[in-house]
Amino acid sequence: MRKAPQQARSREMVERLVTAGRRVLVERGYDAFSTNRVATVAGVSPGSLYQYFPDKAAILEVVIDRYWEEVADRVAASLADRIGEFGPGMVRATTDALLTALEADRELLRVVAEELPVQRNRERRAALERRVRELMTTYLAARPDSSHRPNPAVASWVVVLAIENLAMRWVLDQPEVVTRDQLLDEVLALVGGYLLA
Amino acid sequence: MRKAPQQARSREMVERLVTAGRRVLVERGYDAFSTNRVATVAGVSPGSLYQYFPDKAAILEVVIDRYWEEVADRVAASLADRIGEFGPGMVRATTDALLTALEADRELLRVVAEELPVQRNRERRAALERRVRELMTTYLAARPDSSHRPNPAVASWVVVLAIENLAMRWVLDQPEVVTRDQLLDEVLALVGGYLLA
DNA sequence: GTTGAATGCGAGCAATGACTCGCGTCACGA
DNA sequence: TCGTGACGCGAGTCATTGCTCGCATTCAAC
Repeated sequence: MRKAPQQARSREMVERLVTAGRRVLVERGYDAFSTNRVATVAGVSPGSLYQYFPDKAAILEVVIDRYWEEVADRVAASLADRIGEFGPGMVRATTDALLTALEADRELLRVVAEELPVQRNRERRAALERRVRELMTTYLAARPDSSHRPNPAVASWVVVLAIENLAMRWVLDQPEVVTRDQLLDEVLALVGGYLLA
Repeated sequence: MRKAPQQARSREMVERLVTAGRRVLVERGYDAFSTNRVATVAGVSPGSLYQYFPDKAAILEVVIDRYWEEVADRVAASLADRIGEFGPGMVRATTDALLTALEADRELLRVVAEELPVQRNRERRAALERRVRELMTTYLAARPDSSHRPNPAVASWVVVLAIENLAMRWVLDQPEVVTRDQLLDEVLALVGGYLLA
């Protein structure tokens, strides 16, 4: 941010800009995401945009950050609800929460995950992954039979990446062969069999 | 292709252009991939480029297609070597082949997988996935105990997507916690436990 | 050697888009 | 009421880039 909006009027404008950015991204795609267009859609002049955002990437970043924060919050909320209650139920609930979060705005997910250069998401997605991974690692390490083969750190890395991709592709591709419930069952079978190996 | 190069001279030029495209992509990134720059690096004029490629996307497509074809060929070769010999050994060998293929040009993989809009890869990657998935489905369906829970079609979908992401992220992120051999072991444990559940 | 097609060149067009700047307007404290 | 700084505007600048076109050069068949 180039400078912080002070009056209510300008704060509202920044809001309108971010919302417009999201809209442009969803409705017109990443290629059409130009500062001029975002400003126009927001009903604001290009010059005003640059009073609060240093460059084009800055608005995009805010839009993306907000999206992943939304997703992360939903997953975190589900995780927080079941603190202590680890085990299969938790895996299922977390995956379910992730699915729900991704389904909430499939259009934006499509743009963010498939049209945008992944690099732009890196940071945020990595943060989400790390969060879940660390939680899982500590749980695994605290298990009674923790000396077992799947090293906790490695196991969480594997499980988180596997589930992440399955959830994302399922939401984006909507494969006919597998229903939502089925997906949850399969995920459970996959990680269940693995962690107890 | 706008028209097919007939003389050796022009065929060579097309080659130089594609190679230059790959170089620009790797060394300067996707943002710098402009027709003029590709032509310059190839030591060719922009006009000549447009004699054989209808537009910018066309060269990019050739570069990307060649890359994924390379990967697919390596995986397919490994698969062909072990036809009939299904089971854990095959999973390990295939994953190994995929890893090797992805490691062969990590720089290009980074650009192709992280800088490029995923959409551009869709087709080719989907083709590779489908190929492996179908092979696996037929194997699973032919198993003696094929009436078991993991439905063949679903199971291959799950396994292929999980392995794909693990392999790709491992090559790109090179996580310290997990070595190459370890990765192979984990993948085996993951799908082994799942398929026999 | 001549000729016509294939090839290659590169200046330049047209469009786009990120970003600026000078000017007018508005809100708020004095 | 008035002055000052925050706010907002939008025409315009500058650089880039995808792509074309008219001309020069080379190749191969006769």
